[in-house]
Amino acid sequence: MRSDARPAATSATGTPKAKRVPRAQREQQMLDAAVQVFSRCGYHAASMDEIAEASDVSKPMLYLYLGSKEELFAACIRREAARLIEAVGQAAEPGLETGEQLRRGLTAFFAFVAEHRESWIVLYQQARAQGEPVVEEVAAARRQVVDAVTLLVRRAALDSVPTPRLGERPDRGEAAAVAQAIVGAADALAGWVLDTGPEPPEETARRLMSVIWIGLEPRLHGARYAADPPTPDEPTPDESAR
Amino acid sequence: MRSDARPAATSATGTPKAKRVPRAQREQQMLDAAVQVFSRCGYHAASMDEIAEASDVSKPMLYLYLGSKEELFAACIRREAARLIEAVGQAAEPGLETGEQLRRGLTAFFAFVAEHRESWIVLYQQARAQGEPVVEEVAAARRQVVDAVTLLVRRAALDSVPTPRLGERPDRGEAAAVAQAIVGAADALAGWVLDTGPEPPEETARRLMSVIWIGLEPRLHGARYAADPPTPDEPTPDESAR
Amino acid sequence: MRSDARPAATSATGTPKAKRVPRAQREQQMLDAAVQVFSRCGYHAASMDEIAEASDVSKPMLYLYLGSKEELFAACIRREAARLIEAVGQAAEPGLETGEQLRRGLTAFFAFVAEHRESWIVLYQQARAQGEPVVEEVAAARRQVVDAVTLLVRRAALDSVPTPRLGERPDRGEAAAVAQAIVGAADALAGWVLDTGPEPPEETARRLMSVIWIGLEPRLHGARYAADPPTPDEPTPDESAR
Amino acid sequence: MRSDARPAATSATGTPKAKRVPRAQREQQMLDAAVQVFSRCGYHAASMDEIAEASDVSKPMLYLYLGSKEELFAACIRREAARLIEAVGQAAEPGLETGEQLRRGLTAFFAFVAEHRESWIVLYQQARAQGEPVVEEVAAARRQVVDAVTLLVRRAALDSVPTPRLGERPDRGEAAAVAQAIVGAADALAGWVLDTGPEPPEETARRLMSVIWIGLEPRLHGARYAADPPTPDEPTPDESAR
DNA sequence: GATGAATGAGCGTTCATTCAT
DNA sequence: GATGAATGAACGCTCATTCAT
Repeated sequence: MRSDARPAATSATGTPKAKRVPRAQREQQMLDAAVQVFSRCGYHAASMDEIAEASDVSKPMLYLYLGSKEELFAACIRREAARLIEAVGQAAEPGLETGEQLRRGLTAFFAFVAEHRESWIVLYQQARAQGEPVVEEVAAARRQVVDAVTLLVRRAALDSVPTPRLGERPDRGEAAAVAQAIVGAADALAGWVLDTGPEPPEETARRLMSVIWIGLEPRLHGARYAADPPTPDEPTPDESAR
Repeated sequence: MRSDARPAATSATGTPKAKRVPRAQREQQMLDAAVQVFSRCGYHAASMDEIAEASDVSKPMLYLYLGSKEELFAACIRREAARLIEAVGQAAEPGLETGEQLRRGLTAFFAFVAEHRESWIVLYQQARAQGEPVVEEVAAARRQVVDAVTLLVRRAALDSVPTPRLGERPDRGEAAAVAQAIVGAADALAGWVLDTGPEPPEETARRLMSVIWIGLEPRLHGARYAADPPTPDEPTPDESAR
Repeated sequence: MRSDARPAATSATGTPKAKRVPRAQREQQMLDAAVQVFSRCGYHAASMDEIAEASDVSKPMLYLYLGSKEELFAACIRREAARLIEAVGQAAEPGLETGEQLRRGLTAFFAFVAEHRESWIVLYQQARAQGEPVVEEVAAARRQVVDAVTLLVRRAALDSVPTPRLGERPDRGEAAAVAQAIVGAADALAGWVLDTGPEPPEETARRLMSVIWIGLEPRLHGARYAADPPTPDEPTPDESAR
Repeated sequence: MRSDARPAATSATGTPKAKRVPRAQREQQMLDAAVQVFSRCGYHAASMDEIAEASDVSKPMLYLYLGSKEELFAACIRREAARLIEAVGQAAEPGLETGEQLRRGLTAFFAFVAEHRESWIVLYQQARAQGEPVVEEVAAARRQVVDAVTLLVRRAALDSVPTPRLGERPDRGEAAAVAQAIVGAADALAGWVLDTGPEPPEETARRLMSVIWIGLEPRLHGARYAADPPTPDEPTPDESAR
């Protein structure tokens, strides 16, 4: 149960009990362990004892370096959120065509989730059920992503998506709604893949793009979903499908 | 609400305290309070003391009727999930056209979330951060919804969406992915509306339909999102996969 | 070690494990034990576990009834200070002649200390080394005593002790100084008796009165201690001795 | 203070940090810091970390030189008690007249307290709330002072204060009681001056002498405080003893 | 049926103390 | 000689849970 087969990638010392490790490294060690435990048990059910043991350090070290359980959790959230955003941002090069940018971002996202299962679980499932200080941290990270997607959507739409009406909150426009839907769908698919077994991230990204992008483009040319066919003065969506 | 006809043998006390309430009603009272408290504090941070006080019953009653904190939480989840599914199922009458069925289901969903804010928060945010027994409960409810949507998608697609290949897990087909995306998008929009202020559920449903349904129908006639073929000067996605 | 021979004076139930005791009684039980432990170990060294065990209740009860370690300590201080002041105040009937009033007060004080050894130790030794909230409590009690003595001194002095000069702080007058000295001397004698073995409180009071009162009366007729005999215009104390 | 003559073999580092300080000096440094911290926080609340930091040495040094927290505290007590006794003893030159000797000792005492506020607080307030080993140290110092005062008192009394009866403990005689009262009164006045603002030590000493010495001298000629004889209409104290 | 009284168990946190360098 | 790194052991406090009335 203790310090299982982590292959000691960085410092290949053969010593079974790594002692006297410099601070920065120990901190990462602790964060690694904390993410593992938090993702498995959630914030409250995780005990500092367990995290300390998983980190292979004593509890006082944990407190000396990370301050408190809440700060430790926040540090996990911050690190993992930064990693996720970094990975996605890296992939979505600004020079690309809009759709391609989104597709690559999504691919990077699904790849990240597959590779960092625990990070994702902590961010998406555990961090949202906490008290204010932490939940705001993760909400901010999510907002950052949603805002980026909103920009993409708006850019893709050129001028065809109506500019927010005067006085309307900027986060309430149609583009924002679409971005929220996209991000939410991505979240759900990420969880779905985690549950049902792996598939190439490109495949998952394609699946999502097939739903949203094909649907997005017609809208950009004015298509709207109309509840009831009886309204004849609105063009049927079918017409604008390409 | 039901007047208890038992002769007031012991109720001759002048205390205005409502006593001798039938069990079923008491249970609902407790569940109501529990949902309130759980949604506000989360599972762990909520204390049985607080719930008992909010229920206006003593703690031993709570335990007598609901068994334990975990069972109480599960009961909350079960009741709220049932209510949600009931509401959505009610709205999506089987006789309707597929798209309309989905639209009405979504509308009912957004209406439910607006009206039962706490139920939704417990189901969507709190219940997912728990240990196995409870999380499975809510996962089952979600699966039920996703399956229904999957059926809709598949029906809408007629034959154009490829039937799951033989031996393929039924939850891995394209229709299932689309359903997951839809449900995830709906979740996200529900949270978005909760955060940014109310709007008519029909409007939110329309927003989502505009994204997914307009996109879905072309696919039903064979459209697929292809990353590169249209842009031959673009590198294959494989290269950028990480 | 547990629940030793406390003779169950109040409720002579023969049950060896007194259960289901009404709250008020339990609270006194806890305070009794806490005073014992605090007097033996001091505030910090005393552990709530130890106090709980000495009270013959579990720790949660301690917290439920008394709130926190600090509040518990404060409650001890308050109760014991009140008892002490009550005892002394009772003895020093206002109608008596001034000197007699003081003598009776001192007698009651020494009797109290002899009878409530622990209370006294907590008040005098332990409570003064704490952080602000508690130290102020005990300081206030002491001030109350000193003020009473100051009044006595001033009354005894009639007008012969100079009224505080204009603008002088009321607690800086000569009478206040004398009162402080008296109380300090009483404290010291109380400790001395505790250390060296009991003697009748009347005897200890007489000892102190012999020092201060005989000295006080000449002063009341103008005697002052002069450092150097060379000042011939001030009467030698000897003259005013009666 | 003693310059260490060892050749500066390793001290060739250009660091401005004061290194290679001789042991004796370092020790004083630590004691200084410790007294500061102990007087501010009390024994338990003071942490070795804080003391080490205030001493500008590392914690292992602290332990190497002073052994343990308790030993460190005891060392503080010892040093400060020695300083106090030295100061008082210096002032009370044996050649002087008895009263003058006492007056000068008291003056020195009040001067010391004013000048070494922290030392006094540690000795008088903090050290008394500890467990056995330390409390004995400070009790011994106090005993030394009391004994000196007892001698003074006895000397002043010539033969008029009855010599301890045969077999009586030497610390139980009337002279001892008087000495205790004097020291206790001095303690109280010291605290009083600390609380209410400074005044010349001579003034405080005069105040105390006015109370005790004027009263003492009549006693030396046989005066005793008698509770009732002078007032025949007053009940005997015995009756009111509780 | 209903509840005030009571607790076992465990968690977050800190501190005096000591290696290994 | 001097120190950053590390820990065993408690302590204050709380909570889900259950008697005894």
